[in-house]
Amino acid sequence: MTKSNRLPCGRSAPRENMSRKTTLAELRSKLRGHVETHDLKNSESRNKILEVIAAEHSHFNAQELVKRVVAHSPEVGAATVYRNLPVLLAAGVIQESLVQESGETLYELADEDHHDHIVCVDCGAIFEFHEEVIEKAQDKVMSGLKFRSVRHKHVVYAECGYSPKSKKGSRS
Amino acid sequence: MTKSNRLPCGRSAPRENMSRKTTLAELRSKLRGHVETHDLKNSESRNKILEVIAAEHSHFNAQELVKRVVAHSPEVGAATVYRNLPVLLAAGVIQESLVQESGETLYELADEDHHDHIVCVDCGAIFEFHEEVIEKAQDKVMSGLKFRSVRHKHVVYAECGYSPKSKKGSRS
DNA sequence: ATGAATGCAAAGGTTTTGCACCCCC
DNA sequence: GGGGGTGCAAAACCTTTGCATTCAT
Repeated sequence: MTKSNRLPCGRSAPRENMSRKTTLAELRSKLRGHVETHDLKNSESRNKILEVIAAEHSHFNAQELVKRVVAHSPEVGAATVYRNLPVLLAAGVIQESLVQESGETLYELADEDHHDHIVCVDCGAIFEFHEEVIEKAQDKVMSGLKFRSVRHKHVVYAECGYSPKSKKGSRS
Repeated sequence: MTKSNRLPCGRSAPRENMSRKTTLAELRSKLRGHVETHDLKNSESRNKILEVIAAEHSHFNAQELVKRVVAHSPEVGAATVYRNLPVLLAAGVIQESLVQESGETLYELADEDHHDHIVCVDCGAIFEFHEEVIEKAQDKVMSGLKFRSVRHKHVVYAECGYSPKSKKGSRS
């Protein structure tokens, strides 16, 4: 669960994370802007949550965030975290990363540059990729069908092939 | 919710559903084969569920299926439906279609030909598409990163632009 | 007969909500 | 001081499970 260059499967990241991770200062600024323009208030708990998120360099789900927030600031309740997720999304502090096949939503620090994801079926590690050819082809398909593409989620489930463990006939 | 050529937004399908929908007879056959080879039994309830699924020409989630099954055969319990979902998946009767951003899993009749999905952000209708250029580019990216692609989910959220209703600033 | 399958209801796990209180602007 | 924000606990929701019973082979 901790983040280094070495992934759970023993493999290092396929390439440097493509997206530069936003700094705490930038996140604070984003949140402040949103708060100011939406008649919200600058609350202690929300800032605590922001700090925890800023320290997060990976993809996380709501429960994990709750756990980390509580570990960081025990006085903050789970409900507060849940109530703030939509705010932080709207503020552009975080964004939905992907929805797992199990149905759980993963979030990540909001980034400017779009990327898609690879989920390792061996070890669960999540990688990022971006391929302009795909993006272009997709837009072409959409406009051909008279749709206006708003956003997309492209997730590839793949064997990283590095994991000696959990090799349970993953040929689905 | 009923299926015609006309979609909720008032627009007709962008093209015929690309994948031929399996017939009830074929589904029965698939199920029978699975049952026989797995020491399962040919149960009444499971067949009822199969009938409901066969009548389904769209994407559905577990709860909807439960509702339809109960409407069709009130004596069948929700637990039975849930317990049979994995069986029907394993039998190749249904397959996971996509996971909504809300986290709910949608299923569809299993098909041979792969396709991806477009979700209309205006009306929620789900369309299918397939673009070989994308598939090829994706495989190339994966092999370049030393992954072996197992499966993927590519969902494009797009404005169909036909819906006069629910036009709530969908410029995310 | 024997184990799969079921219905019902209870339990589980996660997210949401009601409510009284607190705190920011 | 007024409304946003919060903590706590209850409620909601969907899915899973326990158990006694029924059913298929």
